[in-house]
Amino acid sequence: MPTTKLCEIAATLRAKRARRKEARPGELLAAALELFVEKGFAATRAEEIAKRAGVSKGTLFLYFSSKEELFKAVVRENISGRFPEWQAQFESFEGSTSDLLRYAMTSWWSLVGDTPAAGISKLMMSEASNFPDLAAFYEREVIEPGDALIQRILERGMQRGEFRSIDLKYGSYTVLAPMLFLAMWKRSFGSNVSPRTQLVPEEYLAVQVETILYGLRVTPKQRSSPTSTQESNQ
Amino acid sequence: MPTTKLCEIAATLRAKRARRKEARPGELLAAALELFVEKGFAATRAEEIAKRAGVSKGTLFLYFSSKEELFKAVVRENISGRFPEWQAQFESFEGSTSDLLRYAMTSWWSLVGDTPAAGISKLMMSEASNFPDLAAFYEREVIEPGDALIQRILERGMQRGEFRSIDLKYGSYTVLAPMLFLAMWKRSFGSNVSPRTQLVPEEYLAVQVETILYGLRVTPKQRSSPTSTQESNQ
Amino acid sequence: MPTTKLCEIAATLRAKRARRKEARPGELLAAALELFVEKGFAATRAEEIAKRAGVSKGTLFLYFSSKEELFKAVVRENISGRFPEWQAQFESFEGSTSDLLRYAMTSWWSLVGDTPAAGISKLMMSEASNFPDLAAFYEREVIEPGDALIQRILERGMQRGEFRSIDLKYGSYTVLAPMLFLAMWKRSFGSNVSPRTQLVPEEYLAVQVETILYGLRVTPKQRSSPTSTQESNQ
Amino acid sequence: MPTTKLCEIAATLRAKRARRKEARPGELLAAALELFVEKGFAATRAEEIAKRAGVSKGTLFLYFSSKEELFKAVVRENISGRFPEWQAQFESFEGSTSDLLRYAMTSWWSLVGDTPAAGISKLMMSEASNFPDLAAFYEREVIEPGDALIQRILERGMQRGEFRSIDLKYGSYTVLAPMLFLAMWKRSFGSNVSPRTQLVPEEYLAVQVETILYGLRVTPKQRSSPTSTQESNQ
DNA sequence: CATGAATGAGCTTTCATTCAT
DNA sequence: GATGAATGAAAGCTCATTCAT
Repeated sequence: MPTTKLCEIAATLRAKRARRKEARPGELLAAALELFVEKGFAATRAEEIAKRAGVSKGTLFLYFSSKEELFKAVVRENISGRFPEWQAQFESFEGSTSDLLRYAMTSWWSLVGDTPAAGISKLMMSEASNFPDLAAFYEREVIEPGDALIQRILERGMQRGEFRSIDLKYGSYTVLAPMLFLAMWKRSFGSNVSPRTQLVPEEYLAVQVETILYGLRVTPKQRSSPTSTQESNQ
Repeated sequence: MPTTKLCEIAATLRAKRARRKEARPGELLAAALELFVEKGFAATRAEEIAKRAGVSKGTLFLYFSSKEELFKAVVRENISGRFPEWQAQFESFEGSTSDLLRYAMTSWWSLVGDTPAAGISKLMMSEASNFPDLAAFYEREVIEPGDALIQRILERGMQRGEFRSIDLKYGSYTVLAPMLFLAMWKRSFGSNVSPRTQLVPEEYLAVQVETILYGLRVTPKQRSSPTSTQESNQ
Repeated sequence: MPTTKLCEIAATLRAKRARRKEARPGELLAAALELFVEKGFAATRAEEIAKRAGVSKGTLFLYFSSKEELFKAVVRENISGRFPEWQAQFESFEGSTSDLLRYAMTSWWSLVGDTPAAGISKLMMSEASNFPDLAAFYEREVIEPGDALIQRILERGMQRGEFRSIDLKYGSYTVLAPMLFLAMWKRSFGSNVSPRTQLVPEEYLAVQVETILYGLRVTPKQRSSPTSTQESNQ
Repeated sequence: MPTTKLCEIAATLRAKRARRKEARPGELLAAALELFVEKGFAATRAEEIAKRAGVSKGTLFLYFSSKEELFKAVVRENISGRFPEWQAQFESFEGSTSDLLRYAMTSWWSLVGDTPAAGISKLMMSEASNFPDLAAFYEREVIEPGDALIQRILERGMQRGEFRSIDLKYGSYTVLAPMLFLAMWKRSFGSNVSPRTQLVPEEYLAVQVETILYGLRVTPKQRSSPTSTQESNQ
């Protein structure tokens, strides 16, 4: 029947169109992520993002009302959105907390640090002071949840008697600093620097993890400090 | 006669001007340093630099052919080596290496981290990819000497039996990462972030130092790892 | 089967669509009238007109080749002649010409001034210079008949000895100006102005009517002017 | 003496430059006035104003921080700024109030109505609803002072027993409406309309003035209304 | 016929850079 | 040398118009 046929064709076409429409935001987000990471927020022109996504300038603003909104969407897509998943993964972890932390830090590199997503962190460090709105958004959507995630792990270790008791707020940075530093380093000096100064992420992280775990470890007789002046000849 | 008067004033100004002539580039560099560090390269307007240096926009371009050249000059000018001086200081240190490291890290904030000099590091992290030649310069003049300095301290600890044996190259980042991270953090999110997320540098560093020292400490029976899976319930 | 269902729905829609087909231009014109009057030609977006008419942007351009053409159609459509009807009404008026004029002016607000029809006048005043052909059309269809209508009333008053003798052509504007001014005012400053400057149409018109009638009244010894300089000490 | 000469040359140059700098805002305001009146606020491009003033786009924004500010400056220059002068002139008028009003209305045409300044009023009528900020500014700077000016004249007439007692607020529009109507008319249909419908400003105004004065005149036995139904054939 | 995704010219505004003075 | 008025190339964003579906 012709009617049926027309309906089918129309449906197919509509599907194809719909598929394209649904794909646009993703393509734009991907292009934006690349370019923001590559050149920074301010230095990335909207038209360039559009071109890389294979659409025109106007189309970009059809899907994202402004460059700032596009940036926020990039952050949500690549970072904020993943926290629940990570948290669930960590929540259901069965092994020792040392293993959990080791897993968290080493898997972070391949899952996040080595992807453009981590470039966002570098970008924010550079541009936060020029875009207070974005900074506030990033704090709310990334910094605080990320911090909480690490604090949860440290707490677990302390509750299970695996880690010594430390300040949670600043302790979390013991874990975060080496990771974020690596992410920034690779994106700034990573490729323009002599081999001597190159960091091999896996090796770098392995050393940091072990030192951190050493530093968090519970000791037989816990002292306030390992080697203070007074007890220098322990 | 007004003309005479104008001429006299002009002469006075010319004298003053001449006196200042050689000071100009320095004043411009100082102003540029402050502003680049504060707002980033792209967001700093040339006119603002000129105004802060007390000259006109045109004068800036008289001394530096472009904003980029000014930026390069700022970096070159400000990452000079205080390293020899520091190295001497550390070389002659008499106490335990723990104390030396503790001293190095806590004094670093007030002597370097909190000064515009550390702003350069943030600047370089942000802009390195846009200025590859500067990155190389920075590597040679800052990264490598700084690295060496920390490695010297770690080596001292290991030689004196205070620190456990660790990989020197990556171990140095155990010390550097928290410091550089702090320097960047304060300059990006430091002031635009809710009190919850604020970092108090002294407290932050205290926690990092102790954890690092804990992590470096020699233990009675040194094991490859503090809490590996196999021996999780030590 | 879903396909059948879709087809049925589509068929229903098609029927509805067909029924509406000839209504489309009218709905678009009505929506356009409202919006053009409300916001002016340039500030009215084509999509908004389409949305208010319940169709898509594309459909608008199916019926009108451009926004300009739509505007012209709106004007042409809406300045149709209610003049014959009015003229008949005024022709058969039985009372004094003062009453006729009072009736004409006070009823005008509710019957014309406060309706979209008067919005067209505002529109034309604003856009006439950009649409000369429309201006000519408007002159022929509105200005001249309207003028004639008022002149007829004034003539009646003069013929019946109720009004003093005045120039008909310019005298008609004594009546028209306050009305058209009100129509424009309400549509431009009417709603965006402080209460102090607001005009209450009925009160405004009442004052204008009485002053006009006072000004048209026949006086015992008609003088060329009430208080001219030459005869100031009459 | 060469120094003197140099000084003189420098002074001349500086003067020339200064003269140019001081002339710029005036040239821009004149160009803006013309174009705003000609094409409306929204339809006038900033670059076009600059070009007509003989400068580049950038220069416009050197003197006026935005298009809106430029518009406000145009209004201040051409309307608001003149009220004090007008008021003083009217305040010191010595003759009868009829003569004052006659003078005010007839001189208004040549001094304001026939100049581009009056185009501003037409412009505001068209664009007020789209630019609420400008509308508020215009109300404050033009409508209210203008209204006050007319009310002052009416009050003078009433106080001196020349005019009958009328509502001041709405009465002022008896005077304003014919003037503003003329200003708008000339600028919309004025030049695109058949000679039949053309208004000769002087004749138009003469008729309006006399009718208004007639309507305001104190009568021997003041009645509420000149020709009410009851007394239709007086 | 109808849709709405896509386009790109056009607008205001910014700012590094130039150059007459 | 020094100035700052002037420039014009971008950049973000809008919207009338087109056209594949």
